[in-house]
Amino acid sequence: MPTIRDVARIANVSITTVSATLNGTAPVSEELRARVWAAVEAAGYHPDPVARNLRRGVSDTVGLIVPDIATPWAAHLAKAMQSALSGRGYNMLFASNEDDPEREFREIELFSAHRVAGLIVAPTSHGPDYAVRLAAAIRTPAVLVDRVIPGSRFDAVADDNHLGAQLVTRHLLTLGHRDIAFLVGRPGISPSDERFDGFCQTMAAAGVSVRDDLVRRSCYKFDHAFTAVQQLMNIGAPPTAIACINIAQLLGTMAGLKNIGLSVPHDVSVISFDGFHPAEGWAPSITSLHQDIATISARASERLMARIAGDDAAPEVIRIPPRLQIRESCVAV
Amino acid sequence: MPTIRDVARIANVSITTVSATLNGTAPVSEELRARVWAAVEAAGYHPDPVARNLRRGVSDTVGLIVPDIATPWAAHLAKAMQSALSGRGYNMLFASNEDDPEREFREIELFSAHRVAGLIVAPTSHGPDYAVRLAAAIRTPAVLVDRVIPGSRFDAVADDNHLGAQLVTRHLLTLGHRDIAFLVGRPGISPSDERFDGFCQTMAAAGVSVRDDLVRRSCYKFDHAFTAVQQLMNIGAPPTAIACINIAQLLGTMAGLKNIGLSVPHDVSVISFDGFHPAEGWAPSITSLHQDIATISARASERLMARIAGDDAAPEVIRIPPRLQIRESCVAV
DNA sequence: CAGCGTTGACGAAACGTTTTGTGTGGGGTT
DNA sequence: AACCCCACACAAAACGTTTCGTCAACGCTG
Repeated sequence: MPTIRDVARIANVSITTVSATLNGTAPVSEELRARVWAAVEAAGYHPDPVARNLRRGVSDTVGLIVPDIATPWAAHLAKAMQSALSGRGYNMLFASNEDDPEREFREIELFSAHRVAGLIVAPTSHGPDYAVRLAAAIRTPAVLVDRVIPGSRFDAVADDNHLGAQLVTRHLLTLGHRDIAFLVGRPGISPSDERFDGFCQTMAAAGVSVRDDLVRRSCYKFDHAFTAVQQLMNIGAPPTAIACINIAQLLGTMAGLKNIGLSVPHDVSVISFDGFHPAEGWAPSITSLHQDIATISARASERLMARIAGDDAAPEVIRIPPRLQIRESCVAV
Repeated sequence: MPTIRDVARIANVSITTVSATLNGTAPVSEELRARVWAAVEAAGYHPDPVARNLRRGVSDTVGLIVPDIATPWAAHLAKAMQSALSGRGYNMLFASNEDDPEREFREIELFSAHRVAGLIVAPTSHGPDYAVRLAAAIRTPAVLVDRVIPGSRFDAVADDNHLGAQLVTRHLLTLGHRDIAFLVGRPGISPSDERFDGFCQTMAAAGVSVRDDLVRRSCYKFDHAFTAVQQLMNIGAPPTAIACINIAQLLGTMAGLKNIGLSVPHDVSVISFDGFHPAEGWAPSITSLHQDIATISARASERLMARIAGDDAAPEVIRIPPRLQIRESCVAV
């Protein structure tokens, strides 16, 4: 591998001049610039990123931390983020925190040691002092995605969950549903809270009361939903529709209903806030919100680049509107 | 951030001694070793990976290149690989080559410039001179996954597609199917070829002839399968079962059948070689092979670590047996 | 006791960049 | 004419490690 020294020797200039030419950090005369570029071509020189990173004190990589890279949501985010970042000359390291704050902090630490230029984090947000600990742990520019932490010093890009909840709830109301089961996630996780709040507000605005016996809280895994729906459908006045806020819930819900021989949408309607679910070829395809991951990635990487470039404006929460995709799983009562 | 210099000052030893203590590269007396460790604790010192990488000429990261990180297969692979590697102190960079060899070569180049310790590649394998180009492009230890390149100088870890094809074919034969449609992928892609070969052999061994009019080649995307199955079901003697070798095909197949009002498995059975598909809660759940991604990752990372450590044994092709998971989508004729 | 390998420690060089500080000449302003 | 400033180029320092070469002290062998 040729080094900058080789280029300097070929062009018969100093190392400094080569560096200045390549980075445009100092004026270089037209003649020398041409000589340098010719020498770069001749030598087939590419700057060594490792050496550059050491000297600059910051690397050309960005860290992405999500709860679980194997979920469709995270995989799509990773892909979109990757292409947004590689266009700007950045690489991407990633890690799954498995919804464990301690792991998350370790990963932030690890990435920081590697001098990442910035971080994209879908924060676990568990526990009371989480926000402060996170703010302390992150010493690089960072942007939060999906989950919003109130009062955080970081930019955040997330779904417009309030709008999403309106779309979902109105759709169900229009179809005549009044007895709607809602599977709420872990308390304190912003998408879950926001979606449930939006649901309640939209119901209230329509003059329909939310049946508290149809709300299941802290129900965010497959198994939770699997058992919850079977209980729900066995009470005196079962729901006519079930709303799921994430994909695990949705899968659990469908499996649970199937397990007691109920069919969707014939026996009960199902709607999902999470757009990633089995495709249209199956029965039934699921009416759900489509989350605009491409836009989320674009805005998040854009904010991160700005922060890396030194932008010190007040932190911003950017909301990306979801779209309701009406499929087969919801019918009129 | 404390540097090794600070530690040396605190312990009142030389930098060399600190480095030797930490890396165990040279004998250090018991007394100094203790002083050094105490100083490391006191300073809260962590070696700077960037500086280390520069000096060592190799970084502590491994690159993963897959066709598309957003597919469930790749996402699961990434996750499993990630945890296998982080346990050994390696980070992971990844990239999607979008099935474009030129992109793949660029990504290999990019990772090499970053001095990755090794590469895990699911090669695109397009074109006649691909194998030679790949061998020339990769200058670090590398392990291929999923796809095998004959005569390659790299280790490869892949499904035992021959066994998989046997399991699938025998299952269909046992159920009485004789007119089996087979959606073959791009020619030259080893999993596709191997699965189809295995199918033909198993059919031949059972004395059943493969109906050539039910074989669709170069059919590897959603749209291909979507139109192909609709044609297949409209010929004089339509198939009683359809075998799909990847997830895109499966989704296209299901959507195509639904589009012409056919139901699975009532009108036709469907079986998949790709274990990642919509979950059990939908109708119908799909009888498919389960690919043991955890084992693939474990073996691949193990081979890569060995190669990085200097193992220069002859390249090895490791086959991981899949399991047939019988669900609802295949019934007796 | 001379010779010699082994152990333990260290100063300095090296990795390949970027940046700092220094110097030189030329053009414009007092 | 003295002054200053700017454009341009360079040598050397720096980034934080690992490793090379040197050396002193020690114990062993013949």
